Amino acid sequence: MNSDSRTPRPRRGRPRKEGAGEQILEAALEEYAEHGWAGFTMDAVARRAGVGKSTVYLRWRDKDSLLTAAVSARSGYIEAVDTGNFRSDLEALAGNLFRFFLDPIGWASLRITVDAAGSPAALGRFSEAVTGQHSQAAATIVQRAIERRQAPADVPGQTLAQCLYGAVTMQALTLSGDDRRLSDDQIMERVRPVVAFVLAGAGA
Amino acid sequence: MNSDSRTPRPRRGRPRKEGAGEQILEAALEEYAEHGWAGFTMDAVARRAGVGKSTVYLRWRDKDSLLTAAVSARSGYIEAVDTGNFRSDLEALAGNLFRFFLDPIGWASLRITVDAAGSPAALGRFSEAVTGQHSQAAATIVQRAIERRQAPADVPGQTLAQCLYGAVTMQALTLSGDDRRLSDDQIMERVRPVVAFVLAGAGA
Amino acid sequence: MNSDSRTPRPRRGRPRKEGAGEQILEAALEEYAEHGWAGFTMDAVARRAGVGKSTVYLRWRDKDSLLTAAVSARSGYIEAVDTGNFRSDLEALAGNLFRFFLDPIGWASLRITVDAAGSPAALGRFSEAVTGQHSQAAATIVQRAIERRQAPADVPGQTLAQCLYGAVTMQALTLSGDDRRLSDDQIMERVRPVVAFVLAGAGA
Amino acid sequence: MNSDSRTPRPRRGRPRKEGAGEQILEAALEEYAEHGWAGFTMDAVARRAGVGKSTVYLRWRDKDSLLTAAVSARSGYIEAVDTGNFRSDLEALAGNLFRFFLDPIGWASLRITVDAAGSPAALGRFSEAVTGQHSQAAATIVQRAIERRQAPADVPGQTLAQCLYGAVTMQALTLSGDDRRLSDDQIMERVRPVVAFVLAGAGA
DNA sequence: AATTAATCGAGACGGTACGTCGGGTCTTATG
DNA sequence: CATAAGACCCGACGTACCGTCTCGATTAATT
Repeated sequence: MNSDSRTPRPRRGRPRKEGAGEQILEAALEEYAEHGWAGFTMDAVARRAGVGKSTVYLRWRDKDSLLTAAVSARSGYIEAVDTGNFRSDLEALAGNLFRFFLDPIGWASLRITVDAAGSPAALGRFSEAVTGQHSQAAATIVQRAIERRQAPADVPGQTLAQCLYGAVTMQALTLSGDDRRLSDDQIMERVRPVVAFVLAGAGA
Repeated sequence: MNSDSRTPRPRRGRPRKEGAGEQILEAALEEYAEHGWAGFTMDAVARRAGVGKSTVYLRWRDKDSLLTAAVSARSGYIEAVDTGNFRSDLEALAGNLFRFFLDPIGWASLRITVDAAGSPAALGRFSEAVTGQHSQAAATIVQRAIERRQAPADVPGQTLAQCLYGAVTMQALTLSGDDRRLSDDQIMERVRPVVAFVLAGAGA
Repeated sequence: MNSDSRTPRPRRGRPRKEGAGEQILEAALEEYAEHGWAGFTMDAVARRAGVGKSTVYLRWRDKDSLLTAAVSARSGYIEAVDTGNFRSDLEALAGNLFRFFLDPIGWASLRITVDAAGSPAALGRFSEAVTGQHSQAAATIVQRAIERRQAPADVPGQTLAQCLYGAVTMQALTLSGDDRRLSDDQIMERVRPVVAFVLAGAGA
Repeated sequence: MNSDSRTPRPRRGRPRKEGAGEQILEAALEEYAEHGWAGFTMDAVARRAGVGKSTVYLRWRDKDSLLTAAVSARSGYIEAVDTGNFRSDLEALAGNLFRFFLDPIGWASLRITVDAAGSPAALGRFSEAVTGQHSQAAATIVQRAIERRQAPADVPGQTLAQCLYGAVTMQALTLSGDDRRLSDDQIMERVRPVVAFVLAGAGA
């Protein structure tokens, strides 16, 4: 999908408009955030991006592809913080994920991931791309904890990550509408017991 | 949601066709399973159910309502088994949930739940209805474990449920296409470490 | 093409909106007159007729069909006048035809007829329908003249009609833009020598 | 209309590709003949001519101009034959015209002329260019007939031409599809009565 | 028995978005 | 410079679906 992959572009013909792809993705996200899935139209995206429809369709096969690309471009900011302490690291990670899910675009990322998993390989490896990226962050944190002797060497990192991510997801799932506006404190309040539970499970 | 709930119906006029509602729900699920969300159309549902469109719209407000109703009618078979052992109970529960998610209709249930949480109260309390039902099952199991002294009295039941459900969901999320065909053994193989981790977290 | 042909309509389903066809044809002619061929769009026709696009496409296969139908519905008012005199009859007929051709819609009729003749039977028998109708008028006039002894019995009516119609067409062909605004007097001025020539040819 | 007309071109830069204009015109006619007006696209013309779109647009303002130019380049072979006899001259002229109209490209010439007359001066003086050229041929023939005393001096040459051309056009108009394949004999059979009628009208 | 009213299948309705395609312009790299 | 390639913006095309509506035909409960 739009795999530019550093072509130095010695191509013939008029070159593709620089930055058009980004503008379109940006416009797509804004449209999605404003009108949701049902009110998300290609015409509106093109208009908002100041671009012809053909320019959009030249880059993405259809509506699904565009939305998927737009969302996955924003799914990346879950990183492995390093506070020097296992518990703090996990709390920060879980807090970031929670915040991400409360943002319409972050939540859309989950929605699309779920769609992708159910579809017949249509949306390809989107799920893996996103979840893989996330589990990487968790693995890094666990690794550091082992090195610091804050966790036993045989801690089941993957299961730990699944529980942590899953519990946060479940919590986000029960919030709808205005309930999704939470302060950072409220978020941490909800995150802490989960981290505590998971640490106990890890034997730390 | 079609809450007629045993109206004895002494109404005038032609009575509603017996069983039409069920046929429509059935058709809706089949259509959804075959064509997915994007290819799910009311016309096709009506045609497959051998029913006029008006008959459908007389029972459900719109497409979302129908799909939601269809899915939620199938979401109910996660029950609290009772094997006499905490671990076995949890494994059975998690296994059932996993199986449910690998079925297209069960997975659709999750998808709709995610949609509902993101929409502005549109799909109403669907999320809560479904997740509430599930958490009830978990709570029952935990309660029994406490009574049997297989778990400490202060075990954080809700967090435990979130981790267990979340971890299963995350696992289902990483499977797409043909990977979703798992035998019961394969399912249990994936479920066991999660239950073990969760039991450790619960101090049991 | 829209051949209603007095079906008393025992059909199933919602009946077609009465008069929608006429409204659409009307709108099509107005659009065509205002914007010409290039600016003639189906969307605009539907909007002007106060009708959904589907309603238009349910009645006519595509743009060409609609325009053809619209124009042919207006091609019919060339009738055989009866002044009691051969020359006057022909002058009236030719004058009417000339006026018809100076009107944008009348001219469109010719344009479409020409298209139809060149196309691979696509527009069907449109040419014949229109020209047949016209030649009928001429034949009637000639017949009456023979009965009145104003023309010899063996006058070649068809050739006469071809010459008369053809000459008028040729004259209309050389007029473009504002030159096409002619008064009735100017029209008759141009028509008279043709009729005189044709009468001479007929030996009258 | 591409009026370069013998520029010796001592210009700077890369010279225009020799013969590109002709190739484009050729391609345009072929495309028109194959797909008709509706299926006539600039992209296809450029592709068939093995030329970039800019090369086409460098020479012709737009689609109409190109098609007009292409057709008018082929409209020129109606000439005033000289058989020494008025009737034969007219029959030859009318026969040539008939043949011209039965050819797809010749017919296109008429179609464009009709379009041009109806449009707001868009296609300019195309009509006049073509019809003028033709009426010149007729005038020449009439002039010679007068000199040979085969026609009276006051014969209305223009009206005669209009009738002759018009009648041929009308006949061509009633033929569509396969009916347009006529042998030379069939053509002359249809032409002769018209010439006879016109000669009578001319008092010859 | 006649009336009333809710429901049924069918399918046309006004809208709106889809994804495609063509026109005419523009921007590059290559003669 | 002209050219070929081809991306650009624009907007119409014809299709499909939504949710509504209007039919004629059923089918009870109520008169």
